[in-house]
Amino acid sequence: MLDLKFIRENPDTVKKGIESKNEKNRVDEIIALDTERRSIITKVEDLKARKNSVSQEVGKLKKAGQNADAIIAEMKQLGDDIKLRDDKLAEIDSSLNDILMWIPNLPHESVPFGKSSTDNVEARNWYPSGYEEFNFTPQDHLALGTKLNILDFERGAKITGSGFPVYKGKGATLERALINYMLDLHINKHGYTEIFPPFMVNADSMRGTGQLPKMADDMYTIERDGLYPIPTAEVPITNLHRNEIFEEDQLPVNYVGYSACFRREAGSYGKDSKGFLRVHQFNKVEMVKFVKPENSLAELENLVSDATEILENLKIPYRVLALCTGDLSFAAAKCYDLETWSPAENKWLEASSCSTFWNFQARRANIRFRKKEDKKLEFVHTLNGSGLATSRLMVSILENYQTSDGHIVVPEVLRKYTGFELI
RNA sequence: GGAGAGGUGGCUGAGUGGUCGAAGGCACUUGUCUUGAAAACAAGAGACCCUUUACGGGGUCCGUGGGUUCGAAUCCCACCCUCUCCGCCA
Repeated sequence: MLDLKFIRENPDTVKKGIESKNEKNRVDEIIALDTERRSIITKVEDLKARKNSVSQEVGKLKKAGQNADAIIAEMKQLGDDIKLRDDKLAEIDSSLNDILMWIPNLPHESVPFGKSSTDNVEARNWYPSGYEEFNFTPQDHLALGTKLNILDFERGAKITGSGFPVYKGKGATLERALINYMLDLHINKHGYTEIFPPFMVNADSMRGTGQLPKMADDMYTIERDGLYPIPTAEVPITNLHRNEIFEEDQLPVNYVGYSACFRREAGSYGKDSKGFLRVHQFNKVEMVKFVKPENSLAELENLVSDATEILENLKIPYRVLALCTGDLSFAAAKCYDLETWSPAENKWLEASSCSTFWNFQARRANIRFRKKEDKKLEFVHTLNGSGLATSRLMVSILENYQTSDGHIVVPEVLRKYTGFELI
């Protein structure tokens, strides 16, 4: 959520920022409502001040045994007047809030301007030393997984629906190994605290991180209980501190957590939908940071480096993309995507997204910290990054580690978790 | 699912219609005292919003949302959450 005062004082900056994200700017509408709102507030608070002081007089008069009927009658009318104006105010507040909840975060000034994903900027890429292309035609992950009997998309579709993969045998073990390896690295080497969150959250949490209201169609819902299966562990973990206040020296707080992720992927059938490329349930290890504003950008770089270390240890080629304004998500101020190489698809696949949300989520979720120097409260900055999503990573592992006879060599760092070296 | 108890400021805890943003205690900040610290004493200290160049002024907030009243932390209604017991259960 953007600061209403900031919008009021910098309407042009806000308009420009919103439009660079290809979103409709409703700034003029906001300002009109805000102006009306403030004029009502001024008036109604005047009336309330009068009501408060006169009501106290009534108390005194009654105590003194005097008659207050005339004033009481007048106050009754004043009360009705206040109620009318308060109702109007509540109406305006609610429409104003509705609009504000739909206003995206502004891109940071360092974000490259662009219309769509084709305008993203490749910051760097990485290949393991001695990397060579296959001297045979590589099979894709779906063919490999099916033949080796480690993935079963068909039965997943039977028991649940399409896009709900089943991992089997060594495939299941490999998946588990990957998750454990990533968690252990972030916990033991990078100093994150592990969180194992609930996989369902309430609507307040979804609003706090910005999934609601805009992404409602992309989420599963459990209407009867008012709950939502999480699309990412970002939601429960960031909301852990909703409506809370940190002391300055507690920051930064770094969490890492595994969760299954549930996404409806509405309207995306047909494109990239083969195998793991687009699924409704997948596994992800997510890093979440709560930091002081001045450290936001540096911490974003840390997030990227913590995530890419996994890929380098797995020896998988990757590239880092700086997302352009037009490709930035609703809540993000700045974002890097990490893409891993798929030799069979012959393209890069998004395996991680590392973002700073500036104070956008912190405002929505009301997460603040008390500054040491002047004891004032200020919103924290929140960041998160996948470290990483296993589905896309699994594609890259299977395809990059395949042998000419259709087997999979287990990446070295995972072997102590799998207990086997070959699938 | 059934029965009961309860939700008050950073914590604890009083308050059952009027001057209560809310006693007392703990913790906190500042000052006095002290070589320093502790203790003691004194003072101060909440969040959000509106308004003001500023000093300041005003409003809202006692789980949430409604209602009654001139006036609600206090009365009424609905909901949410926590705890205890019973039932069921991975």
